Amino acid sequence: MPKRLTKSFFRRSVHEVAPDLIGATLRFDGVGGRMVEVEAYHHTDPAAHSFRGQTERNAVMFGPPGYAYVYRSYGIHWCLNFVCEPEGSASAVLIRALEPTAGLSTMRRRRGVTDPRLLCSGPGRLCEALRISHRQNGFALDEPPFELFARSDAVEVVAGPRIGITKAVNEPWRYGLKGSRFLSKPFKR
DNA sequence: TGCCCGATTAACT
DNA sequence: GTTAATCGGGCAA
Repeated sequence: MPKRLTKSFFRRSVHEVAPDLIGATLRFDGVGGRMVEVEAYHHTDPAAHSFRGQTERNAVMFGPPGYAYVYRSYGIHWCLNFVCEPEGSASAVLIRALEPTAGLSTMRRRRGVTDPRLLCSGPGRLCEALRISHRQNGFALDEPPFELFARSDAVEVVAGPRIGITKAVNEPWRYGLKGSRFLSKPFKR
């Protein structure tokens, strides 16, 4: 049985935590899969929500590591982040894609599609598949209904520029599982 | 108060 | 390839 991720896992910089999440498992209420794509947002990064300081929306980012920060994207979708160290600095990792492994039929019903590649390949898609919304903002990642498990096998992690941002566009802070068919977009080789 | 725009997605052409 | 959907945050006035 893989090791559970506890809050200590997140007491590191996003630039260490983000690549370590590739291949790890995320489940919410038993539904989820293997994380194959994430992005790091450091508090010194102009693209981070926390860059301009604390607001009502991003308050969780300014709290302790090991909690979920969920925000509304484009007024339509939800996006899930894991808050990291150092506490109070407001850095987090955006979870962008899963390889679905648990609760596939539930995901298909919620998403309205059957292709497994379309269930969790994108930050908004995976939140719909796992039914994560603003209600989960501030939830602890090491307590139910969240379940996180460390990867149990060696993986090859690739890095590249982040997606959908207009600031710090060239920083290679998007991480993915090499060769995965479940990425939201391929990595340039 | 008003305006612009975004860590997206699906449905177009 | 382009664009509508949809709404709160952030900032100018």
